[in-house]
Amino acid sequence: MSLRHAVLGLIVELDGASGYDLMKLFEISLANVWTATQSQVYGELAKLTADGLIEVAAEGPRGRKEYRATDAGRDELRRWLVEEQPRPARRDGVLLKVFFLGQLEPERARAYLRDSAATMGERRDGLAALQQEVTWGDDNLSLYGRLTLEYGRRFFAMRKEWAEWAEAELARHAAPPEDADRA
Amino acid sequence: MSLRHAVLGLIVELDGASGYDLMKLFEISLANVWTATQSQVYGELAKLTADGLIEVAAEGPRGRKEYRATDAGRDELRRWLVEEQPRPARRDGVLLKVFFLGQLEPERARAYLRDSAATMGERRDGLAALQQEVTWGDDNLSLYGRLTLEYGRRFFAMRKEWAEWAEAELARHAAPPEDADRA
DNA sequence: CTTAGACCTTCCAGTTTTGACATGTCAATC
DNA sequence: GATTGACATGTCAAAACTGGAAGGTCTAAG
Repeated sequence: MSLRHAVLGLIVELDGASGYDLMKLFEISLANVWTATQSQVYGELAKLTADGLIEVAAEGPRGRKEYRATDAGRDELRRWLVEEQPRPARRDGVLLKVFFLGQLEPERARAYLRDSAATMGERRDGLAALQQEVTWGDDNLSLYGRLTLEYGRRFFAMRKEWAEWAEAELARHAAPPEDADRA
Repeated sequence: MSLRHAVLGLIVELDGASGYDLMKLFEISLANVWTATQSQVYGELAKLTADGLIEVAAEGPRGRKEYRATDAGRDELRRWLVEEQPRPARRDGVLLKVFFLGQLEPERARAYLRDSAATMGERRDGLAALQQEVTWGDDNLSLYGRLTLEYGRRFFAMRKEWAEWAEAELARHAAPPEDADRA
């Protein structure tokens, strides 16, 4: 149950936020780490409230509800951080395709990897640019947000390099018999 | 719907396999790419059969059913490879924790990253050892399986290095005022 | 002969995720 | 005064995923 802790964690760090606020955070700062839809966020807020981990601290203009973490909520976040060990999710649609690329003509397969390398390069550059632009504060969210952003940059860089390597590997196999016994 | 294409893809490549065979493949060769439980695999086989993408080609000893792809199935796999563009799944429990590590004492946070780095190092070494051990054939599954295995190795290596870097960053912030103006 | 272990499938109950649809308020602009 | 757009919440059905339980068959070793 990670969505629950993502929501809870944001509320604890922000010390008060509405579902709408959280949605924006999911879209922006948590985008590379955990995604969530509206229905998930609002649903989870209701559950967290029912379980006494958060509470409605104030109500604002448009039916806005500002949630704040209870002591039980802060304890639970801490417990999750310390005790629970996440199993790394091993699911990757891009890689799944690579696995079956042998079903295409070699030239198409290599084109796919070249495309992939280009896309990853762009993403890496995008994050690198972001790193330059953003002025970081001294708060926790800034510090740890910076760490995850750097992770994203490294991830895309790794991926780009791998795609280039893989493309070269395919090239080697596609036309190998050229210099096998050329003295 | 990627599970569907993972199952379909394996059946196409193997040119005939039972649910049991597929399960083993998911556990071994597809482990770093896509995971699936028994109920998912058998369920998907039923659906694929109903949709005419695969068919029971033979029945074996223990109620074993050997599935084979139909022409429609092969077309669908190809269509998926060429047309559909996967959206990279952005969900990572380990990173999610890092995002909230500011809730712990700095020393605990650093310990978490050190642990993480160690775990990633072990995994990387595990895959590296596997690369040495395995004797690769000349078939497609071998070639492309080799590519994804190398991806896994690079992924864990990147992750280890990042965790070490992040730990150092935290250390810098934990005790920064030591040599600011030490001539 | 018997028994352990690999082989093999089916079903299910509960949870999570997805992707809408529905509803309404407030602030600023035209 | 009307319209647009950001703000804000809520509900739902369908799909996907989890984690088993249950039941049965063949083979080889002891």
